Amino acid sequence: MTAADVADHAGVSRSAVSRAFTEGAYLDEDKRQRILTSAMQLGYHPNAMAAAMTGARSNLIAVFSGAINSEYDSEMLSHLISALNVAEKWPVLLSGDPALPEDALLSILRYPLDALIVRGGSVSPALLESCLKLNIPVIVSGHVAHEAGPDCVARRNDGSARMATELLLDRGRSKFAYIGGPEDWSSELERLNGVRSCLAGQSLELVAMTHGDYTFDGGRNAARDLFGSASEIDALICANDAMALGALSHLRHEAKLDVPGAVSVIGFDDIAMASWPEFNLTTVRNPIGETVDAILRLLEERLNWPEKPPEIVSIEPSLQLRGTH
Amino acid sequence: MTAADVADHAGVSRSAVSRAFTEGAYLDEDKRQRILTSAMQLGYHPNAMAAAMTGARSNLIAVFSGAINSEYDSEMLSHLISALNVAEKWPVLLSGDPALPEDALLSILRYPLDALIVRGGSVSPALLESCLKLNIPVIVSGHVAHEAGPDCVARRNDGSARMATELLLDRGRSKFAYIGGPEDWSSELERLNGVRSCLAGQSLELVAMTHGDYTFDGGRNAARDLFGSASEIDALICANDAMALGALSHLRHEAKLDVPGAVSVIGFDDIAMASWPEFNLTTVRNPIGETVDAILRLLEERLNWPEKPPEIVSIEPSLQLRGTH
DNA sequence: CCCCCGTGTGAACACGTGTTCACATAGAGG
DNA sequence: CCTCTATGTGAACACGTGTTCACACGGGGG
Repeated sequence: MTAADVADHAGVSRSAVSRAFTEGAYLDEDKRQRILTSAMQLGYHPNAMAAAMTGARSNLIAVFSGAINSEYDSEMLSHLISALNVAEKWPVLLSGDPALPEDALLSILRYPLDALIVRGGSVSPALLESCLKLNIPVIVSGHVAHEAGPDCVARRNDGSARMATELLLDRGRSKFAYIGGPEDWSSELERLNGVRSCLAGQSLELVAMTHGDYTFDGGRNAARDLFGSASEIDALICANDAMALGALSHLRHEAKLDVPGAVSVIGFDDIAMASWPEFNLTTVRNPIGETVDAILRLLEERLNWPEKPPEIVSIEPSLQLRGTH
Repeated sequence: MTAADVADHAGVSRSAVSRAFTEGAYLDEDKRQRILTSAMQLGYHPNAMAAAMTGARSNLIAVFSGAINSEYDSEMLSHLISALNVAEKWPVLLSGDPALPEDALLSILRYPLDALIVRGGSVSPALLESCLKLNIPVIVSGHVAHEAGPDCVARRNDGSARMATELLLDRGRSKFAYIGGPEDWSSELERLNGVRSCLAGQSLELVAMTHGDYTFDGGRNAARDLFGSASEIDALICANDAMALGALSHLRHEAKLDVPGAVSVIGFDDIAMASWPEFNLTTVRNPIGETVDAILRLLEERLNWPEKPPEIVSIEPSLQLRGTH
């Protein structure tokens, strides 16, 4: 079903059909109505890809979501998809599944993408370089890429960490332990530095730390390790809520420790489950709505003004006080 | 960066460049290598959309995911995306956000889609009809469309329900209550019928029932209603795990009822949280891996054999016995 | 020598669109 | 009447591919 078919059906030229779907084009109003009616009857939709070939935007946005195993990521992703759809942009999803060969992902560049949205710090350098070469705008979320180039949206990781640490210091805690994420992520480093510098202000140091994988089970296992060896801990900071919930589960059900009586626990993100009464987790909120709004604003601005200097948006965290601190 | 640029750079014709990327085309091996080297240097990728215009597959698959608010849906979605990516298919996501105007979604039909995967029973009839008109294959997951047409993958809802009911009957329960999902979904009807027919076999009836929205909070509120009025209930069946967890939370923390001592609770799906020690929920497993595998098999078969008669794949549920029955 | 076939190659085409270009029509102003 | 402008209109083009078509070359069999 092409514009030519509609033209035949409505008894006009193919150009007229194209103009009927183009806002602001010279076309007799009666004729336009007749064409739109014919198009409706025939179920005709202009082919977006044929249009994109002549230079129009494709409205396809690649979204590289990293591993979606974490609850926060999937909440975020779902909001991002909705927001893109509302703006009539169409997200093409690339999973961060490590089983995927690198060059499979590169083949997404065969499509006329308007932009690439990268979630998390795990951007493949090859993919990023290829995008740069092809002049595809890149927007990074959850990580500040210090190399010149992409627009970024990220919470203040060091500020968040300082907030959490200060809360527990004020509460009178002094034996701090930390469960981090994968070591090589830049966000991880920032958060750890935030905790350490804040403790250093009180002449304190971490008494124990380890790394998890951002999952519930990972947090529980990490807590087992930490509290098995160094049981004097009275404050536990976890790099995300899922691990904090896992740690909480270990402390209450396996180690039989009183939280928050004997140990304070705090996480990051404020996922839905943190507010469930079973957990009631104190956490540092990482607002999804603001983040998604910022991504869409940056996207729109970048598309309309390609030469705009790169912008870095900082998302302000806030404490969500509940029952574990 | 086009095939013509690569042709100039490598000193060959544009046809040769196209052939270099086409498996099984007549081309001198030396020449092919020279072309591929040039392409690599210039960062050239064949334009998938220009190819699709001449009749090749686009490898774009629209995925209509319904509301992604439920944990099961997001686990499922993440697996589906990975599987599609591994097969070098690119999912274009459409959110089921009710704020989205219907015709916005219709405009996805402007793209050359290979197929449409619909999750859940909430297919817009207009969208479905348009796909049919455009000859785009549709695969429905989690719901059997009884109108002739799409391939379907669905668990046996009635069988699942019977399994759950029988388990609690064997346990000696007789005062059954049920928390369902939105009333107008076909899967909901099947499950409810399964419960009722199984109870009828023992000359029993539901003593209470209500509807939730498939969320934790919805389940908790529903349980408040049910147990506020009819406290003789000793068996609670919830249409999905999220609601079962919410109900469990109410029973243990608010109503102070002993589960499973005084009341048995069972859910459907077996989401990750069901196995967390805080809940340890007995549930009917709805295997995600098998479902995704079936979707991909149906997709591949449908693409290679468009005239194949529609197929309906039933996913066999299984009991996951834990600590709430 | 002639014919045939397998291999290689470039020119040309089709795909479906949005836009530009040249041209037509008509009404207004001198 | 002539000129100029505003409004419509269809033909033609460009976009970047994969494939078909016609043709060229060379070697083996009769």
